[in-house]
Parts: sequence; C-alpha cells; structure tokens
Amino acid sequence: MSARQVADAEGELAAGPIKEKTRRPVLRGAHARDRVLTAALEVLADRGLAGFSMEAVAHRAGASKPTLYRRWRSPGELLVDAMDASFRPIPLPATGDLRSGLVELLSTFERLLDQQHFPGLLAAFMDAAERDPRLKSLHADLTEHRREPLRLLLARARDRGEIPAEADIELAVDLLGGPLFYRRFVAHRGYREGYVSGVVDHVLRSLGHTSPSPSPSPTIDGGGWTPGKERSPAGRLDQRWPTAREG
Amino acid sequence: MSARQVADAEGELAAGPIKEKTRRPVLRGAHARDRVLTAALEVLADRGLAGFSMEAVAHRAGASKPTLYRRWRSPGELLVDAMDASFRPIPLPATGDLRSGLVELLSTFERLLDQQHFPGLLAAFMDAAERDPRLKSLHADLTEHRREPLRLLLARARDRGEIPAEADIELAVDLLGGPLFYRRFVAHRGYREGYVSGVVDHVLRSLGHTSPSPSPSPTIDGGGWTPGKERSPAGRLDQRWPTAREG
DNA sequence: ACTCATCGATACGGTATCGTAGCACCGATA
DNA sequence: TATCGGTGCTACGATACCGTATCGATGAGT
Repeated sequence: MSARQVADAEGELAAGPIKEKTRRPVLRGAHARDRVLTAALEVLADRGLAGFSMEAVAHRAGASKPTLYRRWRSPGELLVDAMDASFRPIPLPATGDLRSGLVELLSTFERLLDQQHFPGLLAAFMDAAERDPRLKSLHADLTEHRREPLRLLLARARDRGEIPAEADIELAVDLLGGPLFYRRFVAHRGYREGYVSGVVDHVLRSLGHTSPSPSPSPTIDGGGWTPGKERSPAGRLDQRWPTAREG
Repeated sequence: MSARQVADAEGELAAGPIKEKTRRPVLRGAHARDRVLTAALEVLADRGLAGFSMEAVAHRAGASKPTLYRRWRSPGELLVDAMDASFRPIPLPATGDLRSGLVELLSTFERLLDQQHFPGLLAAFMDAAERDPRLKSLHADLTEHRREPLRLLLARARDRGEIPAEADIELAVDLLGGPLFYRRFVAHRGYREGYVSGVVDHVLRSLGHTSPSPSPSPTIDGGGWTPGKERSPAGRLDQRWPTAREG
C-alpha cells in the first residue's frame, strides 16, 4: 500500500477535484485487447524482435504486465496474435484494364513500403519467420492474402484472353511483387519515378500480354497496417518462441 | 582460481603427456579476430538480432568476453565488422550465352538460399538494416557487390547487341533477383523445378532478348506449393557459408 | 445505484546480459 | 631462454525482462 493511494482516497473524501495526474479512461475487454495488439505491432516495428518484450508492449499500450499475461501466456502468443491482426486487405482496383490495375496495386504497395511503420514491421516478420516455423506459416498466410488481388487481376485477364492460357500466374505475381521487396529490403534503393509501371510493363511483355491501351490511373487509400478485425485466432501457443534467453 | 587450472599446472610439472582434454591451441591476433567474426555470423544466423549478444558470440567462438571487448567496444561495433566480413564473391560464370549465364548465377543463389545459415543471416541483416542507418548502408554495399555479376552479364549482352541499347539493366537485375528473395523470405514457398529458368526466360523476353539459343519454357504452372522442406537438424554444413576474411 | 469482472500499479525472486576488473597462462619474439 | 603482450577464466555490480502475487480502483451491465 503506497502513500499516494492513501492520499487519493483522502482527496475523494475531501470532495475536491483531484488535480494531480488524472487517470485517463480505461477501456476494457476487446478495446484493451486491440490497444495491446496495436502497441505490440508498434514495438515490433520500432525495435524489432530484439526489443519485443511484454514490458515494452505494456508500457506503450498504457497497460500493465498482469493484464498482458491474463490474455497471453507468453510473448510468443502475443506475437502470434499481433501478427495475425496485422493484416488489412488492399482494396481491389475498381476496374479497367489489366495494366492500370496492376500499376495501381503495386503503387499502393510502394506507398505502404514508404510508410513509417510498415517496413520495420515487415522486416521483423521476415526475421521472426526464420526463427520459428509457426511464425513462418503465419507470415506465409498473410502474404497469401496480399497476393490475392494481383492473382485475381491476372486470372481475369487470362480469362478474357489478354494473357495466354498457359501463362504462369504464380510466377507473374512473384515477378511483380519481388522487385519492390528486393529493392526496399535488400538493395536499399529508392524507387525511381515510374519504377512500378516499368516493372508492370516488363512483366506484361514477358507474359505475352496483348495490350488494349494504357491509361493513367488514380491512386487509392494506402491501406495501413493497424490491426483491423479479428481473423482466425491462430492456434494457441503453449511455448515461448525462441529468444536469446534460455527457452 | 579453479581446481582444474591448478591440476593443469601440476600435469605439466609431472612431465607426462597431457592427455586430458585440457586446452586447445589458442590462436591469436588475426586468427582470434576471424574466429570471433565467424562465430558472430553464426550466432546472428541462428538466433537473429534478438539473440546476438557478446556472451553468445564469445561462447561460440570459444573466446572470452574480455577478448571481445578489447577489440570491439560494443555489440554494435562487432555486428558491423561481422557484416562487413560476411561478403564472399559469387564466381562469374564461364561465359557462355546470356541465358545460361543468368541461369547459372541465379541457381547458385538459389542454392545459397537453401543452405542452413544464409537465410537466417540475411533475414537478420534485413532486420538490422531497418533499425540502424549504418547497417543499412553496409547492407546496401554488400548487395551492390552481389548484383555486380548479373549486371556485368547483362551489360556484355547489351554490348553484343543481344539486348536493346535502351534496356534498363538495373531494372532487369531487380526483376531477376527480386522473385527469389520474395519467394524465400515473404511468400515462404519453395522453388519449383525450373523456377530459376522460368524467371530468366520471362525477364529476357521482357527485355526483348534476341536469343541465339532456344529457350523453351519448362514446366508450366502447377502452383504446387512446397512449404520449406524440413531439413535434418543434425546435418552439418560441409560447404562453408560466407565467412570472414574471404572477401 | 449496485455488483463484479476487469484493469492499473506495485512488488518480488529469478535469470540473462552488460561492461569492467583482476589474475593465470601461453604463444610469439628477441 | 626470458620477456611481453594477447588470451581465457572468474567474478562483480548494474540493468532489463520474466512471470506471478496482491491490492485498490473502475468501467459496464443489472
């Protein structure tokens, strides 16, 4: 029992407004959960797996350690939930020809890679995926969802006959998305003006695309990485993920 | 002072061949430095940035903490030196045609990505590069060196007229290397048979390559998704991964 | 207005790493 | 052979995080 707590109680009895550090409203239940997951992703983006600790997350979330431990039995469980909650769908371009659709999608992604938190978060995910098979498959799932729009656009174009029926769509997706990742996380170079459209044009040409006609495309919302809705709750994790200390 | 040390001393005085394990020969100077840098890269590959500690490196190197601190003032300095020493050049293919040269280079790289330590190390590098500008530029330099062979092959082909003079070689390098990285670290899928040649063929076609030899597209699609094959944990690496001082 | 599950704050022992110090030992050099 | 400097070993206080227990406070539903 601390002296300050006693003082607070007396303050209430004295009917005077407590002017010392006011307690901000404490949201509970699902709200607290979201707050913690968001904080977890922020910590992960800022400091990577190395700085990902229950204490750091609790501090950033304005929560207490026991609150975290009540919901997640280990840092590993929290990490899994946070990763799982990090996905936010990229809106499918509304339309038009294949080329402008692809350019729009990749441009959206290019902007994502320029945001503050996303690259740090993705780098942490890639690193984490290399250390733990569970995180690897989780990351694979997230990526699978992110690939969906590209795959869909290509499949539609193939059905329309703009792309040969034998075209390897999976490979095409790799060719489209790979360079952006590579350039950002490995080569560490910026994207020149028109880089995205350069990639798209090359890939379409390699696919034998019979182009209707190129058209300038507007850009849409950058998505974001903040945890959205809860998806599949990903299996419970009984053990901690491999960390520096013991295990 | 330990009893064992005393026992060692007595063993010498007894003039008998020291048959107990005792001490292995202690290499000094540059040897000790290399040993530590190699250990540092191993630790980094195994446990990532989160598990990269002076104690862990010292233990794996069979060195003592003070020895590490005598040479590097902090874990950060050691990390920088280790990254810097990690580069090992990929041999330039004995020149055949452009296509086979590219396939050979990418195949070599594909094999690298299948080795035990390399992916973990690269993931750690990517993560580290996002946290520290110094490591980022270091990583950028390393990558720059790795891109060189691809760039050289493409430039020669361009000079020979096999590729249009306006071809964007930097973009071509991204298109060639990106998918391998993306597939390994983001999509977490295995490489199908003929994946590399598929990438090369598509990129060459996109560049408008006038091929001297036929380049039939091999297996088409299949979409087979081979999640990272489990490799035996006992499997030692007889082929050395990028190690110190070989730069 | 009342109750209760939930939350924040604090404290605690335990462990891992940090960065430094002192000492014994041995490889290299003269 | 004798020195000299690099090296391994142990120990130390300090710090950070772990995972848990306890208690007071409070939001939300009745």
